[in-house]
Amino acid sequence: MGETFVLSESMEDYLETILNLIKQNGSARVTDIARTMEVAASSVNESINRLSARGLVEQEKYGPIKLTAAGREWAERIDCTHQIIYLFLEKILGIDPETADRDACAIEHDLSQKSFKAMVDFLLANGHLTEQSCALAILAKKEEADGMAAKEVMLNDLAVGSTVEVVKLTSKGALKRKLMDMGLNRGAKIEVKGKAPMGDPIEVKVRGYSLSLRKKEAEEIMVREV
Amino acid sequence: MGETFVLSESMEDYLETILNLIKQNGSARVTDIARTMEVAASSVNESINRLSARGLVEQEKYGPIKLTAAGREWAERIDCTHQIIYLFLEKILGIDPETADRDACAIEHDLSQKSFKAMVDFLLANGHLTEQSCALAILAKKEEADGMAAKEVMLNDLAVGSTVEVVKLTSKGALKRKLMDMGLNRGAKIEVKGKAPMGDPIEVKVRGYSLSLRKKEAEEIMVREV
DNA sequence: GAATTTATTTAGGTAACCCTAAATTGGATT
DNA sequence: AATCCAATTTAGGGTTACCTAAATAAATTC
Repeated sequence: MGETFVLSESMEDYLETILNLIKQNGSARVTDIARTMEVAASSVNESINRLSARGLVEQEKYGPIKLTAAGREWAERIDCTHQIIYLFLEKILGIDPETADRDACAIEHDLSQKSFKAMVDFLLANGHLTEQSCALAILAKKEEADGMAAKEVMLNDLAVGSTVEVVKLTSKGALKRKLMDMGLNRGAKIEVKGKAPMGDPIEVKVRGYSLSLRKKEAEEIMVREV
Repeated sequence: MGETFVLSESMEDYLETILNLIKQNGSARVTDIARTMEVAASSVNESINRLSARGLVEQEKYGPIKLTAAGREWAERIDCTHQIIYLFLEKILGIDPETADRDACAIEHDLSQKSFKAMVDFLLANGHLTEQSCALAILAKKEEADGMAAKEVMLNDLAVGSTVEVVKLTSKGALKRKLMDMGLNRGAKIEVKGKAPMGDPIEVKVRGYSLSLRKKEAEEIMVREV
């Protein structure tokens, strides 16, 4: 296996961002990463090259960034640590969500395995984590459940009045960019307000805004009942 | 005056080491610092020059390093944070002393004031800190009092017309640098000139210059009324 | 007090991260 | 097919923070 022993905070942040983008949008492009992390695209490019040299990430020229198995594992570990710290701060110390998230972000790279486990135990003992297994397993289970719970359908297949949640955007390129810009990211709640006779266009409400989607666009949006 | 702004982790570590050496040996020399931090003497020299340029440290050529008032205050704040985290990890989470110290070292630079205070309260409530015996608690209280005097809020929460003072930048990396470059250092006076409908962007005046801040940026700036 | 050892500084590198500006490239539009 | 635009890469810089090696100053020892 890639005997990559240590990564800088920055590299870990990149991995984490990439993982989250893939989970949210199905892919992670240079520009997405740059926007999320608020750095220049050229900086992302450089960092991706470093991660790639370490075998944590793969990218064909001009293509999207993919995590290798090792990279994904690493990213998931960081993400899990993040979540546990977040929960600990919020549930045990009563810190507000925003601050808890910021602190989790800052600390996740440095916390020892021992302290991490102690936090998991503490959360378990106080009923804030309901499984007995380790936090990683809980998270894995949770994601599995998420995927199983409700069947995914295309937005244009819904009846008027449905309220759903975005699971994934299947489109690529400009269209996806456009949809993302409209706020149609993973987790966004959508209410179907109206449909024209042939199902084109579809009127929806997202985050308080009314949008009119072409059928072509709606087909690219995978959703599930909430 | 407190024309000291934000310091890198490394700089904070130097300050902390210097304070501890002075407490232990009565003085801090380049070599002592180099040994304690396990870096080359020339690296220490360089870092001392940077700290000196910031007015946190003083040194006559070939002489020992001394903390200025501002430097000592900063070092003591970090040290206090370190101790509280250490105690929290040891007493509450049951982490062994060595690991607790390592974690405290790593985390002390990043933990928010809120989480810090919550840890103090937690320790107090469980009898691991007594206000009279422990100087740490006093310091903690002092900071609490500071925080009470004028509540810290995010810049984007202010009404048009407010005049405030920067307390802290919560962002990291590029964004923080950008904000610093705009002159938004600790102590800088800011007047809120205008806000767009959704609070984005926000027009402010800093040191005579007009700036337009994105909401995202304004959220990273903690301020208090003056 | 001269020689030797130790401390400090200077000089010259390197690597990680970040930037802006200027090429490329690829997908969309026409 | 030619054009345009957005995304990506390359080129060229800058800062922080570390290093080794060599020069210089201070302290110690003989």
